[in-house]
Order: sequence, then C-alpha cells, then structure tokens
Amino acid sequence: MTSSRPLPLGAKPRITCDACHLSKLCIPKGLTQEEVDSLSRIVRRNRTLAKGTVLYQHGEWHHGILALKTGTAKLVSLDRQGNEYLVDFILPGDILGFDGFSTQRHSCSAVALETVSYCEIPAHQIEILTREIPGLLQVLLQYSGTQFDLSVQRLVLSRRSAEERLAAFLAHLSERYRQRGFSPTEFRLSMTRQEIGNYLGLAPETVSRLLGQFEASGLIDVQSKLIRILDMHGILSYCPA
Amino acid sequence: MTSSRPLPLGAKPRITCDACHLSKLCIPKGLTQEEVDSLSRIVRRNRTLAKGTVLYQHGEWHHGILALKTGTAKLVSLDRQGNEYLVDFILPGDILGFDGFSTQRHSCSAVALETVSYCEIPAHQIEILTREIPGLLQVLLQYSGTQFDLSVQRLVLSRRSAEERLAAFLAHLSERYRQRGFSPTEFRLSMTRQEIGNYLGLAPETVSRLLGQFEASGLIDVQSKLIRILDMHGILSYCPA
DNA sequence: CGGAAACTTGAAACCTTTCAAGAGTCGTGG
DNA sequence: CCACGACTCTTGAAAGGTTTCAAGTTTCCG
Repeated sequence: MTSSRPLPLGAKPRITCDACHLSKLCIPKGLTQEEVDSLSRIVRRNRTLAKGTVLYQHGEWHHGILALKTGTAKLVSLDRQGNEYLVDFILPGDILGFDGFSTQRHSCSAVALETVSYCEIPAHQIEILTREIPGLLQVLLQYSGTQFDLSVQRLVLSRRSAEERLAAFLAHLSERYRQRGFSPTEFRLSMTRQEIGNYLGLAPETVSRLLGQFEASGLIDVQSKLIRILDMHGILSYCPA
Repeated sequence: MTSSRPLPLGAKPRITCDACHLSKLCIPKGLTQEEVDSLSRIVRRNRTLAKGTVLYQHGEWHHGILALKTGTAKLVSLDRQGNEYLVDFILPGDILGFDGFSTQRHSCSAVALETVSYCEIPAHQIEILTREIPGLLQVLLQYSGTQFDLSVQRLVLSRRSAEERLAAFLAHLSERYRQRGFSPTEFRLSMTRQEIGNYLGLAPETVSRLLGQFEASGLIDVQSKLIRILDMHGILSYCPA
C-alpha cells in the first residue's frame, strides 16, 4: 500500500492524495482523477502536532478543511463558564472544520488526543478551488449532510439509557475502525473515561461502572484503555436506531 | 410590504424571491441581485399543505431545498420501533432538506404543524443552478455550518437541567419570532407539550409542570398554547451557553 | 354538543449523579 | 531502575432530579 515512487530530494515523504491510503474516506472519495490531482496540488500536507496541542481553537478565523491522517483528536465546544462539551472524536480519514462555515470563525476547538498528522485545505482557497474542482462543493455539501445525519443519530442516542449509549459508542467506534482497516474487535481508547462520559452525557463513574458491567457479562474485555469485544452480537443487541 | 406590481393574468400571487419579505432570512441572503433573479426563475412557489400532512418523508428521494413561507412544521426522525424524535421546529423563513444531502434520501420526515406554504428548489436543479449561481453552494455550505453550530448548541443544552432547557427553548423561539417580525413576547405554540418534551428530551408532564412553575414565578403567562413572556431577563438568566 | 385528545397535578419509583475513598497507571527524575 | 507524584480509574453508598403511573380537567374539532 505504501507508495513506491521516488521521493523529491530532501523532502519528507509527500504522499499525493491519490496515493493516500485514506482516499476512500477522505475528500477524494467523490472526485474524478483529474480533480484529485488538482486538489493534491493545493493541499498542505504533513502537518504534525503532539498530544494535547490544539489543531484550531474556538474563536479563531476559519482555518479551512482538515483531514486527519494519523492519530486521534477531539472536537469540543466550550461554554462561558469554561465547561467542555465533547462534540466528536476524530479518527484518521475524518474531515473537520465544519464549525467554521457559518460565521467564518471556529465555534469549536480541535485537540489532539495522540500525536496527529493531517492535511489542510486553507479556507481562502476553498472558494477558488470550487471553480477548478466542480465536484468539491458537492462533496463538501454531502459531508455536511453526513454531519447532519450523525447529529440526528446522536440525538436519538441521547434519549436512551446509559447502557445503550455506551454500547452504541463501542459499536460505532468498532465500525469506524473496521472501515479504516483496523481491528474492529480490539482497539485502544485514546480518550479518558471522563471524555467518553462527556461525549455520551454520562458521569465518568457511570462509564467505568458500565464497562465493568459489560465485562462481567462477557461482552467485552477491558484492560484500562484496551478494549476487546468478545460478543459483538451482544453489544449490538443493546443498540437502538 | 406586499408587492404592488401587476400579477400575471389568471395566476395566484407569485411573489418573486426579491419581493419576498423573508429574503433576509432565506437563500437570497448571500446572493447578488442578478443571482436572486436567476434563482427566482427556478424556484417552485406557493405549494400549500394542510396541518398534519407531510412535506417529505423519511426514505423518499431527496426533494431538494425547501423554504417555509408561512405556518410551522416539525422535522422528525423515526427509529425502527416507530418512536419519533423531534429534530427541529421549522418557522417561516427557515430552510429544510439538509437531511437528504448525504445519501440522496431523506433521513427525516417533515410534517406541517399548521397549514404551511413553501418554496422549493428541486434536488435535480441544484447541481445545474450551481453553475448559474456561483454563490448558491457557498450559501448552502454556510447554512450547513449554521446547522452544525445549532446541533452543538443543542448538545450543550442537553446537558443542562430541565428548567434551563425549557427556558432556553422559550428564549430561542422568542428570538426567532423577533427576527421574523413577530412579537417576541407573545406567541402561540403550534406544537404540543408532548412535542416540546420530545424536542428537549423531557416527559410531557415535566414540560407542563415547568411551564406552571415559570408562570408561578411571574416569568411567563400561559393560556394553553398562548405564551406571553413577562420577564425576558428572568428567562435569559436561566440560559447557559 | 359530545367525545377524543391534550393538558395538569400528585405520589411513588427509578436511573444516574454526586460524594468519598482507595487502587491503579503513567511519566519523570533522582 | 525504582520511587514519587499526579492523574485516572474503580467501587460503594446516599442523594436528587426526572420519569412513570394514575386520575381529573381542559381544550379542541367534528
């Protein structure tokens, strides 16, 4: 899967979009070969940030569209009192930056949960790119639609019991890892129990208790951050929608 | 405010987009005069539906973008068991149809809460319109961003107490009526307590109790569906974010 | 005017949170 | 390499807010 083409002298590896193993999930998904080439010339690549640092922050001017390549991140909203609200967990291949289209300023902050690398389409280029790549705004609009659908799914989930919410969280994470070529039954949680609870609208203690309960039921195996799903069918039987 | 230009013979009143009193809220918001004229030629106008009927239904092919002109509607999602989840209340000037961009099929249903009239940009025209109206997809993308921000606000709200949720609901509704030129302090709820509860994640009994409590505190006056806000400052003092 | 649906109000039940204390994990520096 | 300290996680018991159940009242529409 890794590119075998010679690299430019003295440069860090610069994978073009169509050689990127995430192109099935990322923006190129809906574009023609020609459009992908065009996109590839604009995208800023290989930005890397350490765990805990900010990709962009609430209130900043809209950076543009970011595509996570490696690592994981969290998207959070803050209220006046400084409370954090976990809007989403970002996995490799995910797009972020939709929180900047409305006001031109980011309404959320994106924070690396592990060392991350990502690509970026600068906001000021998006309008220009639209002309060069007719499919791009269509793709972006489709992504927005997906975001909408996800927010609805989350709404549905928020009405369910704590058990169902956590089960759905694990099932969703598992499915997303599967789509990315990782094991769907064994993965490491890059977020704390606190952050899972914040995401699901539960106290961290509740998350801990339920993970213990799922383990006692033989559904999963928990070793601190490491999760092994033993009975996927059992997990799914909890899930609504 | 009503158009004084002569109407086409034998036609129902056909207000063009730039003569529409909702153009400050609707799609034309971000477009040039020329673009609005272009849009106005495509838009299907004056569709009317009675209370309780469906504007579009879950599973149907994406109709396109709808702009509500008069009346109110609800946007709902249904799970397998047929439970209804209230995604949004739609007021005149609001745009709907974002639930169809991802899969090309509607993930939600839109139902009239009162007699409604609306305009429509058919889905199959959107791509074509993009070329004629360069600003359109930008506008749509900005709307999507707004939808995203609203879903985040709603997430924040869902973490607060029942009191705060209902207060924020009333404040938000008041603000939206104000933007539309209606009284922000006196309005008729077109939805049932059940639907408010469904929207806020509360039992209808809780909604009823809290309205009674707000009334007893002198914040509002309730006469079945008619709400009069007596102390807006008091209401706002409950609101987070 | 009549009946169904919507709304209100009370009391008990329940799920989740909060508070508290102890155990485990991780990274850092001696 | 081990020890320390901070942070995270786990587990128990009590508290609390919201739901559920139930019954009566009001509103609305045919």
